Amino acid sequence: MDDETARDQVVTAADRLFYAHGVHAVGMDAVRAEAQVSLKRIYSLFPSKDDLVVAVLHHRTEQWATGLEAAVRAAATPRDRLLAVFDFLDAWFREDDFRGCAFINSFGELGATSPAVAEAVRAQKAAFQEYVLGLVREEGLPDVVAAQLAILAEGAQTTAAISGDPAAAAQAREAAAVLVDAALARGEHASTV
Amino acid sequence: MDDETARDQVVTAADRLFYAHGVHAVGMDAVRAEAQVSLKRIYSLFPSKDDLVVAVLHHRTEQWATGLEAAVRAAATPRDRLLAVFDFLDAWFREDDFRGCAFINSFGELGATSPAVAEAVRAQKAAFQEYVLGLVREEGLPDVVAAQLAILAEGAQTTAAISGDPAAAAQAREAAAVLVDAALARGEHASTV
DNA sequence: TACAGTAGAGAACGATGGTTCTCCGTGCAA
DNA sequence: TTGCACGGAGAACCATCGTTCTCTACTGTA
Repeated sequence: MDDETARDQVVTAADRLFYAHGVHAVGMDAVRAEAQVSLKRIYSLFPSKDDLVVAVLHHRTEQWATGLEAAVRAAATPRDRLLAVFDFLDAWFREDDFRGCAFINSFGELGATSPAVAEAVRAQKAAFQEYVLGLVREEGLPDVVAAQLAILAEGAQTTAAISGDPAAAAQAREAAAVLVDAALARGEHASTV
Repeated sequence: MDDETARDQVVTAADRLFYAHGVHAVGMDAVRAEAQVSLKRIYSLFPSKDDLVVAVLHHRTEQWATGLEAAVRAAATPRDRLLAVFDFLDAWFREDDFRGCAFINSFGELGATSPAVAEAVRAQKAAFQEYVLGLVREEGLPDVVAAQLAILAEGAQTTAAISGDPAAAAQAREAAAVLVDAALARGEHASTV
């Protein structure tokens, strides 16, 4: 097995375990067992557990971006593309192993003690906001709407995680629709005056 | 020192330490040092660290409710009372030691391993939603608005915590105002038709 | 003064976990 | 075949931490 596939197996296994049980609750030996890669090899690929956590977060960042972009691309109009973000959340919340946002969870667990983890989480959230901002601008809406939609998305994630009820996605979607339409109405009003 | 004040000192000290550094990062010995209460005493008051964590969360729940209710009471109109929730968040986010919502952080850290902690967090969030629901009904708005406002509040908390920027409160407040006004307009429209 | 009971300081204990090390088997080169 | 570099399995090491225990000091009482 070459380094690349070993690395992949370790990251995938660690992701699964960390997400399901939390980082502290999972020992490196459990990662070794799940990944079927020796501890020696793991430590040759990742200098420390902290580095592995960061690698897992980067991996999740890519996965998330890929899935989100696919969901958005499937929508027809700019307005639907904005709301597709929340449909994407809805589908995610309904998955059996949904346990909230891995980034928010990791931040709560390690943000105070690991600057590298805190930075990885910050980067992911910033990237998401940037992505939403792009969608908002396509719609010709003011930038502030992007921040509002991002806040709705974050709130839906924590609410769904803690309450265990996926309904938060639909509620956030409805709120997003109201915000978007209100901004559209204001824009049209402004342009017609 | 009687049991009650000892208990208070321990909970207050543990709250400060857990919030600042996370639960795992703080040993019971650090709690003992900060609270100036012997380990023996601590363990006679709380059977385990987990029980202490739950006690801290309950303490925070009361503190939060008290502060929020005071902020809401200071507002004049029902609409202002709804928005006062976000002004309360704004003031909180600007505090020097703000490190996000302790409940969300604790859930991320321990929710997967400690049912008692998960339940305490769930209870706090449910109580908050219930409180917002009361304010929304005072305004004569449909219940769904309460869920939307609660999601905005949660999103503002995680966004402010991760980005480190208190602006999320003002952005959420603006979104809340739009949602409330839209609901009011729909209501008036419905009653005038 | 002698004593019983309590509480505190801090050592001790047992478990766990991150990280490193040792030992062994394997495959490859000459 | 011999020697060697490599990788794996898992023990070992060291630190930390939750929890308990021991020993000592002190308080109030007869």
